[in-house]
Amino acid sequence: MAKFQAPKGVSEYVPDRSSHFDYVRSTLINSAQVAGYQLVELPVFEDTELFARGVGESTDVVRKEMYTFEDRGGRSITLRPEGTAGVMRAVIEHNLDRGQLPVKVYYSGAFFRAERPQAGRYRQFYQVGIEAIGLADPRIDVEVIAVADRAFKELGLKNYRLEITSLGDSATRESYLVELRAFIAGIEIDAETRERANLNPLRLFDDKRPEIREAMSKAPILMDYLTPESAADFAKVQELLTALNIDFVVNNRMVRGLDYYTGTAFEFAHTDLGAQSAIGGGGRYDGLMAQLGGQELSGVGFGLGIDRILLAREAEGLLLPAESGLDLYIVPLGVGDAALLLAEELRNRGIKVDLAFGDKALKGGMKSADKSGARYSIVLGADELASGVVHLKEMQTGESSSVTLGALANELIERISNYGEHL
RNA sequence: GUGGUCGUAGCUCAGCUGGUAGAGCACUCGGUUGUGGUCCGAGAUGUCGCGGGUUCGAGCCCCGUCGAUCACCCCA
Repeated sequence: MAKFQAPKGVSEYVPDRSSHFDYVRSTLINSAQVAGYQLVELPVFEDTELFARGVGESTDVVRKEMYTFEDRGGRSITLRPEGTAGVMRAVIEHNLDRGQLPVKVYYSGAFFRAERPQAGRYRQFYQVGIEAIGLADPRIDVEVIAVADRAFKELGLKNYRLEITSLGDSATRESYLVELRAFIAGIEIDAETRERANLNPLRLFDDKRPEIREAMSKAPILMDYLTPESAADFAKVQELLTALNIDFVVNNRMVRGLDYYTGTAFEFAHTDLGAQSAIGGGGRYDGLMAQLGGQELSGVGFGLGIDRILLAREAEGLLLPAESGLDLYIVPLGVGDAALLLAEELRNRGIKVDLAFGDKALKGGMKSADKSGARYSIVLGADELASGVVHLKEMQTGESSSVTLGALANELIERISNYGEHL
């Protein structure tokens, strides 16, 4: 029989890598939680129309990357390609925007895009994101950026940079796009590129081909068209980022892939990742709520790619061997039942315990204890059960001391807490 | 979706101009009475990604396919 394989392009994590994945995810989530963001756990599939309208019909995501299918009731369903649209839907549906503003939520989970896979770009991938809805204030833009930056710093990342820009309000963008389209009409580009430009002229700023870059170097810049209000907001963002010691560069030709962005937009790019360098991105989306049938509320948020952050940490040599965190390993000699009962008793007291199963010789059992990474080990055999005394051995030093079985739990708990204080 | 590279034991890889597979690490057991990490010895493990073809004979050549990877489009 042919072996089953995971579907093409999905990312999945098994030991020992899974522990690194878990660490990245929990660090990102923690950074959101300390800033007062609360969990939303949302479905991975939604009405197709939600993404078509929310993400934007002109985007590649909607045009060719969505996993769309018909469910048994004939509804068109799509696996979520990003998080913001679903959050907006939930906020509107559950009237979260009727209370105190801003609504601050975070989410974490799998997302789906039907692209040609490569390292750092998967068909099922993982993101942690936050959204702050209902406050049009550059300070909240900065808070959102700071949540991401704090997480990256906690994760030990150094080789990344924050790029920011302002996309202006929708009126500004409209008038600017007229200018840009006029400019593009006057340069020489191939038919396919022109078609892309017709869909979204901003895309040409992102093109990697030198001749296109050269042609676009003389293009009008959106930043020059900002209203005084937008310009002031953008200046405030920069001022506060500086005050927070968050390094950034202004990239006035940055393009975001989703249509809903307005005002502040940002991207975190890692320098050691090749073409898939963005480890996170986000910005302000002031028209989105209304566009999805909610009230006129502004919003700002980001999505951070767990898979790519993990690759970035790996590239920076930050993936140290995982520690098991085990406190005790039990090596049974012919008394498997008693060993399991003891292990469970200790586990119920909150001690992290593993044990050898099956008939192992003492030497093999001790090898297992060694490999388990546990701080202590005991051998449990007929002698110990008869005398009620075990030798508690500290694996690193090799020292052992006699402890009665009855006192073992308390002894371990005391040693563990002392150990913690000396760290 | 377009183009390039790659696919050999659990992992990292070797395999000369085609003659039916190897190393290191890891794993299991042992080095005589109940204590691991070093050392020594022994052992198990692969339909050489999958399917066709050429050939007396293919891991090595050809075609297809699946997957990974790199770049593009695009993006987390």
